[in-house]
Amino acid sequence: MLPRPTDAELELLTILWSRGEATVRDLHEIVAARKPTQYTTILKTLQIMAEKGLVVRNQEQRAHIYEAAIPRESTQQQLAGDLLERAFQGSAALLMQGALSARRASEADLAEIRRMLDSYEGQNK
Amino acid sequence: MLPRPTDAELELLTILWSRGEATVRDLHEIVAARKPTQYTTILKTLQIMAEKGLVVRNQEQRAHIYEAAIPRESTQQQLAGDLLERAFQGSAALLMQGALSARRASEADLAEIRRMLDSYEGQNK
DNA sequence: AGGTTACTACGAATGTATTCGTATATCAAG
DNA sequence: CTTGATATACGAATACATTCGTAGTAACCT
Repeated sequence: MLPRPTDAELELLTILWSRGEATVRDLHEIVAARKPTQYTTILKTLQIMAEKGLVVRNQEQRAHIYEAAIPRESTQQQLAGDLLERAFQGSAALLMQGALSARRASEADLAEIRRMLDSYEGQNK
Repeated sequence: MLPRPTDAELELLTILWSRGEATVRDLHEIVAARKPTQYTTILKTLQIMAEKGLVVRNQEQRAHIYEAAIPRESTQQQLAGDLLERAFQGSAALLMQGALSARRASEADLAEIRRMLDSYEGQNK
């Protein structure tokens, strides 16, 4: 299994998941808009991520093109599952409680969660 | 705000939350039962945690007594909130989906989550 | 008292994440 | 062909987490 992505890695993966492919420059522009960051920092991080297998890169062009190597959902599963075990004794209910107390959820969010529970339950009956 | 506890720190905090106070020896016995770990590793980690304010220690006895400095719930809130933002675009529904796909939830768990949603919704109506 | 055991303190090694500077290569424009 | 802009590669500094060994000290036992 791949290692848990670090904070910096997750930030880049998030951009790649929403954008699809991107060059170092693309990513740097987005990240630098949020916080001061050197171009080569992004480059180096991507190179490390490529070594780890977190991204794949296409070197055909001079400006290499990067893409997430793993789908967003499986990383989310990994991170949620990991936190579930490490901090919530495996209880999804406690995790939910932590999330809801950290950030107010809208009515729409809550309805969405209920729908998800319904379909999850339906699946395994 | 306190820094996010690291993996090793969270492991010790979890024991402290469930046990209340504990000495280094107590903690070492519990941790060493799971994985080979030197006594001084636990000691050092606790000293660092005390510096950070994650635990408080009572030095009256020769064997210092440690206690979590922060309640379990607020740490859970911090961790869940942090992950929510970094990996789930703030969507509690997506986080729930990640958790449920990572680890099968029992009927009881699901019912518990529903109860929690009910009471959460009730509160803010 | 002397020896063994059980503490804490602390330096240091190791590993990894993160950041950035410099070197080098490629391309395009004049 | 030279210059400037734009790439990647890579070493290295910094920071932090984690682990452990060694030293010193207090308590206990005979």
